[in-house]
Amino acid sequence: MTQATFFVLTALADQPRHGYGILREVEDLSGGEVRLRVGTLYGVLDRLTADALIVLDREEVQQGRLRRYYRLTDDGMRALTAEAERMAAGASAAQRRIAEGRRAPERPVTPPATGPGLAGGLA
Amino acid sequence: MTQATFFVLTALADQPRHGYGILREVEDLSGGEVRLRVGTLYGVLDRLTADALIVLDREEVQQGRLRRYYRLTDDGMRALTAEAERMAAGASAAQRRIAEGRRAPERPVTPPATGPGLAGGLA
DNA sequence: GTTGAATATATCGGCGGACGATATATTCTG
DNA sequence: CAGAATATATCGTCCGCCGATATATTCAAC
Repeated sequence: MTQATFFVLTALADQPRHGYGILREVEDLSGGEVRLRVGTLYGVLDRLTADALIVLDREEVQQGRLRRYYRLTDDGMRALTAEAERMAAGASAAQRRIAEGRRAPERPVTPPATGPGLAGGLA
Repeated sequence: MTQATFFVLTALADQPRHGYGILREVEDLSGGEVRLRVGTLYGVLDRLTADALIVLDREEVQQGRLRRYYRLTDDGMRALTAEAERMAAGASAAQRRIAEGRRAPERPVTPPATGPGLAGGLA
């Protein structure tokens, strides 16, 4: 799942929203870091609809402007949940490894075999 | 940053590895879920090298087979750290919103205006 | 009263990145 | 001797993101 797709699903996770509302919501919940372009948005919306992860909830005409509201399906909610878990797992895996890498020169507790050959290196 | 790029950086976070080793390491640390194709790998490696997030650490000939080891640069470490933070933030934002959406019908503590219209629910 | 920003939709072409296929070479196992 | 595993590399295709562009309405400014 791409970043754009993930953020669109996230924006729809709590309530149905219309396209432009998703744009602002994504910008908001990412702390202003992620700004979806309209071209990206409607592509994502079409693909998610085709995959049945979202559906058209309703259409409203607010002050002469059409608002097309989309809503997560059960599949969409499941997909988002799974993706969030995968991301969390990936993030902590990375953070763990970063910590391990930094610790390397300390030679903590368990030497692999018995130290002597290591001097030669790549040999 | 793409998924493939993120996992390559993560695989290199604790120690230098060669291409094929990265392939197995990524599969390993993702619990078998992510399998990089060689076409993807070398593309990523070239791009990361061009961006100076990794460098060629050394070349070894092990049993007649060339091994080309790559290593994270300081920039690469910073980029990975930042990306991991962004992913963790994104994941918890999604999980928070999922919880909010699910909690909606419970009407917890603070009603927005005064509750009467809510009975309609999702209608 | 017209101009410009915000709101709201939609399409299209370019470009970059992931992937599948393919190729080469060595070592190990059967 | 054949096939799997190890290890490198390239190429074409397809898909997704982005920038540009278009249309239409409302509201604030001048």
